[in-house]
Amino acid sequence: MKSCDSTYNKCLYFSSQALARKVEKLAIESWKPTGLSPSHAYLMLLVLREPGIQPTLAGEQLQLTPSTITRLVEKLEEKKLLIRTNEGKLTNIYPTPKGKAMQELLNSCLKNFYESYSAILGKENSSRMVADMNTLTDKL
Amino acid sequence: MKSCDSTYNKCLYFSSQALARKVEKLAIESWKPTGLSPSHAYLMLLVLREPGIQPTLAGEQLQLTPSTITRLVEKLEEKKLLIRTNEGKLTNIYPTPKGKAMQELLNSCLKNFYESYSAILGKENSSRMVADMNTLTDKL
DNA sequence: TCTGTATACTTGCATATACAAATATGATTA
DNA sequence: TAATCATATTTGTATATGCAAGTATACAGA
Repeated sequence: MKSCDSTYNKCLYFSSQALARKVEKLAIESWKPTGLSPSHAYLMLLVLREPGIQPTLAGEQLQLTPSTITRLVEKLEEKKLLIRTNEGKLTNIYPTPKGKAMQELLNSCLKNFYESYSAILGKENSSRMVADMNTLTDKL
Repeated sequence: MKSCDSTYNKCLYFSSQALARKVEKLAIESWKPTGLSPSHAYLMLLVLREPGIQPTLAGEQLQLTPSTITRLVEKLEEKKLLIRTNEGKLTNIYPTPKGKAMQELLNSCLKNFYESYSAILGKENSSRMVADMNTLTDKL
């Protein structure tokens, strides 16, 4: 069903939830080759770009709470893609060799994801929408 | 942190997830007077407007899967706000008297929610964004 | 130095949601 | 009519996520 058939789509709640779910589905497809969910994949990309990054900082980058980061890292540690080190109250997250070896695959999935939605929406359209959504998010 | 500080906010995945989470928070606040989560509240509103609606149809309206509707209805039945009747393979969902008595409160929360975000974003701005997001969702 | 406060992270718990499988019913066709 | 297929719903299970509380560490002031 097109959302324009719904009575509730006039509402920001529905529009944003529905869009997020659709986008998530597309993202899940795009990252399937890595065996990781989108969140896990983005965290991997972040840690590869900033090895040693701390959970709180990673949470800010990814706009997730520290506790969610902990859970994501736990799973990626189980998969031997990341390791945590502790110094005092600080934790650093590093990629393992296995994690590093994944970098290219992750990048190509990111590229595919970007291309699959910008093919549907148009590159201009989609980047404008992304910018607008960020503005909205910041204001709220 | 403003999302414009993040490297990943260029990506539709983050933008849409982050926006949805922010909007959800606002919605949770708005519906607090009812003691219901936003999804439950919207389902109540739908059933009040279309008494006897079937789960699948409700799912289409609310853009949720049938199984999610089942779970939502279960909780609303526990609270004695809805009841289900079964005829053959079909299920109909009706508001109870207690549910009907809630209608005004629900509507006023809906109004408050709408006003709280359109106060922040501007009425034009927000309705344009909602329309754009719906278009995006339909295309994906 | 000790004490109180602030920070960083983790854990326990709760929630919303989906998918896939199970169940029950209905419809169609051989 | 019996068998097959389709539809509507529910249930089992898994996931992502957050909040609040707990824990461990650091820091600052008396």
